[in-house]
Amino acid sequence: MRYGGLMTGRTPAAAAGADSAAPGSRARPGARGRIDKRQAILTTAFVVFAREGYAQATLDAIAAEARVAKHTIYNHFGDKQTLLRAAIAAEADRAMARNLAAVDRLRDHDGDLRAALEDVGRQLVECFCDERAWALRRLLYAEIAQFPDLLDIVSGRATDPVTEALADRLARLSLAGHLRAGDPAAAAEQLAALLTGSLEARCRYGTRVIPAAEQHAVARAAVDTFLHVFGTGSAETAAPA
Amino acid sequence: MRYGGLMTGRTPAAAAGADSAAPGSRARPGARGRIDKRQAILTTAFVVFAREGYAQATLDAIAAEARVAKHTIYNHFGDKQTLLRAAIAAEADRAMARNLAAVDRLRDHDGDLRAALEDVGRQLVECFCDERAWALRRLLYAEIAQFPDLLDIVSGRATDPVTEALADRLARLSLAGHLRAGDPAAAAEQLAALLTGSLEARCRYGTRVIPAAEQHAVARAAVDTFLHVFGTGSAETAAPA
DNA sequence: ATCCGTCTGCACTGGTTGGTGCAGTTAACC
DNA sequence: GGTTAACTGCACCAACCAGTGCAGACGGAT
Repeated sequence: MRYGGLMTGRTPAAAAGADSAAPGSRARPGARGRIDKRQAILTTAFVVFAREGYAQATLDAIAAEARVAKHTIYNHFGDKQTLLRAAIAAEADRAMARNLAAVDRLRDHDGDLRAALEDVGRQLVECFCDERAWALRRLLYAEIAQFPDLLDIVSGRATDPVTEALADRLARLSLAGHLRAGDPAAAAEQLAALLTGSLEARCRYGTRVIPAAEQHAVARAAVDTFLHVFGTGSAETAAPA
Repeated sequence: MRYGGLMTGRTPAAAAGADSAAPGSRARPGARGRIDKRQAILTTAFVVFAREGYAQATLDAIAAEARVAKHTIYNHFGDKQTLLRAAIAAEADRAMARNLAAVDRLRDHDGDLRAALEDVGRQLVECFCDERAWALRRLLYAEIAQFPDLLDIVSGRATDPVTEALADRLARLSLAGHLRAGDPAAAAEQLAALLTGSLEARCRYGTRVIPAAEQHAVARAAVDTFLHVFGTGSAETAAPA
């Protein structure tokens, strides 16, 4: 039922709308306009929805910004609500994939656990602070009351897949003796909470951009605290702050 | 510049609109209708804005639900935007006061530090999970892009006053030897992050209500981790989970 | 050459809504 | 009793917008 399945690996094409070329003058000549248009509509719709809000955003504006006739939008999605759901699903897929890829870097753990955790922490922090991620979160918070089914579209499961994947990796590390034994789900939740909680407080609803140095400091502090509690005392537990 | 200053300690009166009484039949006979109406408009406006979203919410609906003529709203606030700002400011004052009161319970700390921290943690969790608090957060996330000045209305300062107050209390505890010495601001941030981060993940954008037992578990886990890192090892550090 | 699906530009409508104007009512206050 | 200020009910306007209809253009497939 997910819409993201239709996202083939095409280039987003008319994202920023720089070229004023007529339709059909793409670099890829063999491509029919269909997928291109659909992608352009989806990305543009997400941008406009996030910028103006669902109710304020007009289909005329989306059509103009995507360099597409309003009718084309109705041909593809038929409905403003359907367009919103599809745009959010596509963006959520992007964000989810990036987060899972970050967590997956714990798989090739070659010795220095603290360094590996800090690396993953920095990656996750970067995902969290991404402008598009904030736009997605704002949009979800805004419209979740109107469209409760957005929850299923964006994650589906009851538990956050990212935290779950993190718990998987922590479980392997525990089994290998690199972390204290215990509930890996609880450990993953606390590590994630340390990261996202601090960032949420510092980002001020996404209006403030956090410099890279501060992002790294947050990740390091989170990993410090995490290893204090869940680490085995083998040479990586330094004093906090 | 805050609007909350006008909030005298009146009863919200027509919040849920149960009585169908004619105007003027209040219990307090000496009161002019002015403050009553203003309060009713503010609370109702917040409820409707949170339920429908700013753009979707109509002034006719707010007027009807507050049992007030639409003209009265314009008399008081003159503008839909001004009404939104005033309603959010009033609700933010409420929430902030509750949070600060919770943190202030650390002031009369009589011996059992873990119990005191867990008490405060439970209070803060309860504040965070409150339905109105979620409504306020959703509304802020939704409209912060349209009205960036809502940030100043809701907190004003650069750092969150609640975390700052918590840092104050933790500093006193450190000075008294009950906590490890270190940056109290960092400690407060991590404790707050452990609480809010976990809750944010579990609440699913405010659509899920967390039972009291689960709330207490979150608070206990957060305090456990916190004391592992920042506590002096005097008899209160148990193994996590 | 022909067919057919996609895309385009434009005009149109039906409904909604922020905001205003006005006449009339109530109630506190002097 | 008279003044004044808040409140009410209703009608009204102008703007905005989702969604539709239509006629025509482009381009690939056969």
